[in-house]
Amino acid sequence: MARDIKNIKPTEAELMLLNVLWQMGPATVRQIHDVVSNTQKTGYTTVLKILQIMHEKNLVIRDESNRAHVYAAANSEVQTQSSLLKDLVNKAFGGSTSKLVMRALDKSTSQEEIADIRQLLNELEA
Amino acid sequence: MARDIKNIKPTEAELMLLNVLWQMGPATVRQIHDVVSNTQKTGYTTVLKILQIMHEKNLVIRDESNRAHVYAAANSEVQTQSSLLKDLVNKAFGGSTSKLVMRALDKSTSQEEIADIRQLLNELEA
DNA sequence: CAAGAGATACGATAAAATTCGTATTCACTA
DNA sequence: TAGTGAATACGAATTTTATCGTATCTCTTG
Repeated sequence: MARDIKNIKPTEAELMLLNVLWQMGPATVRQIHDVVSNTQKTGYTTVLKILQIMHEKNLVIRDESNRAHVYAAANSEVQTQSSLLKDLVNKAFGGSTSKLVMRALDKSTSQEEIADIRQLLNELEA
Repeated sequence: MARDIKNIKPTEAELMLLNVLWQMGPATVRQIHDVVSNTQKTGYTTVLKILQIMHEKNLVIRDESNRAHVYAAANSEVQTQSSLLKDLVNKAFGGSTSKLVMRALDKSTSQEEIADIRQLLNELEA
């Protein structure tokens, strides 16, 4: 099996770039780097290299028809979030999603958030 | 700052060993390896080495008073779960815990789990 | 069409994670 | 007390991540 086509867990650096892509939509290395360099001191070729590796892993797709390749996330933010959560549930919560949820909620949860979650629970029951 | 005393994120292999320690309580390398080797093909010295590294990182403490050192998790399972969740919330959910919770809940959530979570929400509000 | 700006490709480096073999140490027993 | 079994320590090899310098390629424009 080794490295299957999909469902590869992105690393931290990769996830950072995916966040940019989800926010901006398809973008060139230059555009991505411009955004990233606001908060990170990462070099241009570093961003390029990581995107190339992500392309090999099928974490991103790219359009090579123009001089500057245009990258886009291969999977949606929602898909990736679900996949990361599933992974964490299995590795740290014995496979129990409700344990994870209950651990995530604490005193800092606002009334508004509680209301939102209640709403979702109602919908799930229906 | 570099490597502070606490709050170091365990790697996958480390988390696996921590799970064993939380389940068994303090244990020797031999005991830990016996459990791990039920599901993994990991060698004895591999487990030993990882525990030694975890000791350097303060992820475990150890009692060296006997020939076979006795290892124990430095942080509780709950603390570690919270820390891992916080990390994931920041890296993949823009810091929003409620987004994470709502993503975690889906159609597969049982009535019982929903009830448990409702109960917790009620307590949080009080 | 030649030159320069700007893009990708390639390869090297370093740190972290994982794995394990071998050396060494220690305690018990025959 | 010498030897054996079991434990730790040490260090090497491999893979993955992350980072970047340099080489190369390719438009565009003067």
